[in-house]
Amino acid sequence: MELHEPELREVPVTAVLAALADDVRLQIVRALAEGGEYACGTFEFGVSKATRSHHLKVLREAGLTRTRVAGTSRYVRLRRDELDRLYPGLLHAVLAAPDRVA
Amino acid sequence: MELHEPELREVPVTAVLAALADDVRLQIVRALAEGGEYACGTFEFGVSKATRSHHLKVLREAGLTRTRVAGTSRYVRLRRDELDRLYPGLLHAVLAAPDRVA
DNA sequence: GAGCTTGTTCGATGAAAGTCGAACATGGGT
DNA sequence: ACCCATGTTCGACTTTCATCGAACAAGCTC
Repeated sequence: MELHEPELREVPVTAVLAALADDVRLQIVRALAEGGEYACGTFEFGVSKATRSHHLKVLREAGLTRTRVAGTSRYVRLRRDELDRLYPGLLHAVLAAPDRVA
Repeated sequence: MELHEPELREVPVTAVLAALADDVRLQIVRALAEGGEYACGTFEFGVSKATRSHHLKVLREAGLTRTRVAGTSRYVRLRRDELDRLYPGLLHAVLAAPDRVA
């Protein structure tokens, strides 16, 4: 299984922003920001596992997360250091943003 | 002419991010970040004026810009102070991000 | 007022994105 | 070996979005 995890420098800013511009993915990122690694199944945000898998792929290919394979599970974590280095302030600003339900 | 300019607090973060997650709009924001006010017609980024008008509307309704009407022209400016207050670091991070063409 | 300029709005169109169920792949566990 | 659990991939469907030309609105200038 090839896990495509791009260099952050090769990802257009707009792709990073687009990855964050979705409710489900933002919830995932918020959860990831809390701690270390989470199994994919951890994220139950009212979507099917197909959809969840899709969102995790988007995050991964936008350079936001890294995935470690262990058995049948995959463990996901935020690439926070790299993100902070390349986009200082961005992650903090997004995470600190108030939760708006609409 | 009613110009819909929402309170920044009422705009979901995802809407702000989505507004920034487009090449044309990001170019507009970068241009606006340079100086003060610009007439809409200033922005020639290879799109028709209908499309330009659309993007400016998206930015305005995401709370990113303010528009002043003067005759047949409209002058647009970034709501930088408000943005920095509500999302400290976000604008800087986005503007400082390297221009990636591919 | 006629004409020009500036900008918005109205369809229409084509592409991208979110969502799902079902099928598939893979690796335990018993 | 068989089953189960975890995820991914594959269509298919729907919604959203970027884009355009054309029509419209409003104001300036002569």
